Amino acid sequence: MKVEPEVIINFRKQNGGLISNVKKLVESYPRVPITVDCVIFGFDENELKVLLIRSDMVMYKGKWSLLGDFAIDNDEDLDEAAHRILRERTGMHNVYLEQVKTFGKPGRHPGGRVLTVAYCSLINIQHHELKIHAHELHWHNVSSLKEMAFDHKEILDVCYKWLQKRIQEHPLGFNLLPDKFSLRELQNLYEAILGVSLDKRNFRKKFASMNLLIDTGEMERDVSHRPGKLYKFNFEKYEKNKKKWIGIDF
Amino acid sequence: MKVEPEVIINFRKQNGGLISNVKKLVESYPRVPITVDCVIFGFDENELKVLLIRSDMVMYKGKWSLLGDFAIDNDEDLDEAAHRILRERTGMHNVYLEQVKTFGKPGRHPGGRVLTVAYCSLINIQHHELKIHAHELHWHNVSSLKEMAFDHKEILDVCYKWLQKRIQEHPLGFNLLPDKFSLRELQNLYEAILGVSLDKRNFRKKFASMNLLIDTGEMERDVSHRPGKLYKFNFEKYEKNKKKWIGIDF
DNA sequence: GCAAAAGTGTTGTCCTTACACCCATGC
DNA sequence: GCATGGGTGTAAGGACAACACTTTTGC
Repeated sequence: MKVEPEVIINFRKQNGGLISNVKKLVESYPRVPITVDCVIFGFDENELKVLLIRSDMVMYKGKWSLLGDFAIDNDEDLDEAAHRILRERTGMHNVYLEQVKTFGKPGRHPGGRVLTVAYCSLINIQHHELKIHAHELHWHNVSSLKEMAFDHKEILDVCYKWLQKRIQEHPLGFNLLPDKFSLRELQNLYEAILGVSLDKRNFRKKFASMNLLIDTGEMERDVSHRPGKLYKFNFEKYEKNKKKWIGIDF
Repeated sequence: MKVEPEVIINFRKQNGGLISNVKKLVESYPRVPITVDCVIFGFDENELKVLLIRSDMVMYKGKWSLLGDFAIDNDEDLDEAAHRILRERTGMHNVYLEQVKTFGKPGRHPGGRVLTVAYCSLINIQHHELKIHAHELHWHNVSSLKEMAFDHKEILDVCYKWLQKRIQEHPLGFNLLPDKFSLRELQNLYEAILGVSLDKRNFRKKFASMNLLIDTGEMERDVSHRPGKLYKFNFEKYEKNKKKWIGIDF
């Protein structure tokens, strides 16, 4: 059985067992450094990509690393910290972002105990030319990644599984595509993320029945075959019916 | 654009831009107190329950609070911390436990910034007579909870939604039931958690087709009506086929 | 014998799957 | 004209939803 620290027992004495000086109590707590790591997925050339840098730690020299930073500001929400990292690294605002999991194994950081909250972000590569090339920032193929710095491979694996599941429950894939896209591109995206091949007619039927695609009236250009129609995603309609959303099964 | 703290810039100078003294680097990080809160669900009298105590903070006097504690030990994994809290509060080992979400809004704790990792646990009330009654530890009806201490109501709501979703993807409900249970009890559980009423025949058909129930050959006793068969859950078979598991739809 | 819950099948509807050919464009 | 991917419909099978009566036990 755990024994309460003396400092807490003392607090209790003040108020019939109740704690009144809550600031002092919190000050007595042990503290841990917190980082937020962003797993930023993109889609290009029919491949799922993730945004990485070279680790700037000597012990992980040459290894790839997720984009992370310390949740420094005392008044910064975790979600805000994740958004800040995205802004600093990609210049993008208003991107899709979701908390996935917190990693806290004692030995996961060689410098001592560090807690890391992993966030997943889905962004459209075309919207953002990488302007900052420090630390070899680049889009890396997800499937060909082996070793990474820290436990970042584990974090990436968890986030990738999360994405596979999430994309079947909600049509998040649109966040990875350009504003206007063909049905072939959409299908390539699903096939790449889920690692399966899908029937073209059934795929089209499914998305047609969802009524979430708006025909732009435009066609693909500069393709060496019959051009396909370009669609937009009906974000408005999706947001309205979000609650009722059940899933996308393939 | 964020400017790197001077201390980190200095680290870089040592090694051609790379950081070598990683311990010193981590020591330079700002730190935050971490707690783990357990949302411990149980099922009794056809109601979903959650294990709560009275808050021991003066400012939340009379309010209910989740079971939580600080992740104190430097060498303690988050999962271990959650298990420890469960042991200390309920005496149970080997219970179902899963990390759900981390809460980090700056104003969520009146004593200053505290990060809380929420865990969900599903336990069988019958297996555990509450022996510790300090702080009015008791099973509280989930549906009738209004106000709670801190942001614990929000945490509970998130965990409840998580449970509703999770129980439709995996047959976790068995963790809430006694070893031997009737089909009626199982259906009551699903109806209580999902807040719907289900067709008896279709429900039985579904579970029959899953082949996860073992007929114990025993019957209910002391019921004032025709007794039902008692079943056990086939944990072994479930674990074996876990990967293939898709879901339970109602 | 009556109250209370156990137990049991069938049918229609809908969704999912499997599958093959013609069309429009660039070269 | 040929290579490339765009675009389309149908039929069979499986899952889900709706629905009512008989059985067993305690009292």
